[in-house]
Amino acid sequence: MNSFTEENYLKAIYKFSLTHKKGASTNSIAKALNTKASSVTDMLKKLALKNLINYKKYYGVTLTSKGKQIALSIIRNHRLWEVFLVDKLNFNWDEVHELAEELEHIKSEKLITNLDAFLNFPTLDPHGDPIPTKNGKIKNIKMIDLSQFKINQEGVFIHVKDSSDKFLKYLSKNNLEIGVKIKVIEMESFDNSFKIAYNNQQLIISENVAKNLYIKN
Amino acid sequence: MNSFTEENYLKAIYKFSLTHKKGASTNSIAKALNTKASSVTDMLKKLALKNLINYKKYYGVTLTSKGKQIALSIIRNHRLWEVFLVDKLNFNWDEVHELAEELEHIKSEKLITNLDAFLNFPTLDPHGDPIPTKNGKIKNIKMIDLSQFKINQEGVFIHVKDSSDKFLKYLSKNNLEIGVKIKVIEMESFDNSFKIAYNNQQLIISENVAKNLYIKN
DNA sequence: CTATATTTTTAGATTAATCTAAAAATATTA
DNA sequence: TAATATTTTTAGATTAATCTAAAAATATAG
Ligand SMILES: [Mn+2]
Ligand SMILES: [Mn+2]
Ligand SMILES: [Mn+2]
Ligand SMILES: [Mn+2]
Repeated sequence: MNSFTEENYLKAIYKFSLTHKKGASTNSIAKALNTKASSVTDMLKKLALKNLINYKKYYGVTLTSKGKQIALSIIRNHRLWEVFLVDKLNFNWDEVHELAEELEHIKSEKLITNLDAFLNFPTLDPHGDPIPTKNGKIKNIKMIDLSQFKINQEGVFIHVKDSSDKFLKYLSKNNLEIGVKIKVIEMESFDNSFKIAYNNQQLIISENVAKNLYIKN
Repeated sequence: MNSFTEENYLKAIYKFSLTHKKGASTNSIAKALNTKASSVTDMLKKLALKNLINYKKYYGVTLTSKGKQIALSIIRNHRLWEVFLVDKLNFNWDEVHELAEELEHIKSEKLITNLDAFLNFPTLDPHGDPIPTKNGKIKNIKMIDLSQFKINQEGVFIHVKDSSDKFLKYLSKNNLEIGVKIKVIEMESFDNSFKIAYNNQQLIISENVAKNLYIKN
């Protein structure tokens, strides 16, 4: 069995692989896990020994298929628990991440299988992220971030990239929820800000915000 | 914050106090937690330093009120999770203990408050054990074990003492569930075994089994 | 009340995960 | 490509939880 710590390293390496071609660097992992590079090196040696990562000193690491499978199952747990907390226990979407970080490590096949059924086999978590299947299949949803939109273009908001509670609270405050139809009505080339319309309201958002809102493609 | 390990020690000391007048001995704790006496001594020093136990070298330990409060809150978590697993996720009562041992340590006030509400404020867990309130109040249910019954005496089975999965499976197999009305119809003074009747069946049980079945008083 | 048995504590190691500081390797840039 | 900057690894400590073996304290029995 792998420790919570090992599982968190695998998850971090997996997440890195989603946005980068090359393997994750020691420093990138250290940053993601809020630890020091030297600690990461130690752990990489250990994970390599367990055949969970491909590690060559001084070069980045990638997951082996065994490592990837573990990472995906932890992510599955995480997202199912987030659905549980929001749908059943009335949590807000900005309150669930830290708790799910703990719950995800509880290992019980039956627990997850039955939780999945209890939740009616959800495919997306509260932040629009796809939930991997039991066999580690994960749907690749086609989407682009709002900053790439042209004027008058519109689409459905389906995913939020930054899921820090600060950002999520900002979105909630402005009624920007998953499923809302958004239309770009103005663009400011000066600072790349956008004016958007949705429901019955309008809002000016910074480029940074736009880059974190993903729209169905 | 206290580690999982510390919390388990506090729980063990609390449980010991339920059946014994004197403080828990180093050895009794070691046995309960499946560890060595020397490890227990180390931990007792640490808990004493944190003012969670009353510890005097070579004599037993008792919980301080702070320690007791923590123990009760962990037990509350444990029992609420057991109710969740049985009532919502269709687990059997003999499958939940180990999982609850892990879930009980997840610290979130809101999680437990909302889980409690979601479960409709249960007062008993699947094994008939009372669930402490948020403020650490725990109902003392009046009950006696079946071995003290006389012939023809009857009562409702409300609590099982030994909650090992082996014993629980034995009870399930014989349809002995919490809430069943049991009547003693024969006693064998030779080995203190009992013949009992309940629902539409009869069963001969050993003294050991009788001592683990508690009946409402 | 002394000798023996039992229990508890201490001493000294070990393992996992972490850190700081220094050394080594790789990457950049002029 | 050589100097410099950056990244990564190593060396050596630290902290929590555990262990074995030995010493010390307490309990028990004749
Ligand atoms: Mn999350
Ligand atoms: Mn999420
Ligand atoms: Mn239990
Ligand atoms: Mn129980």
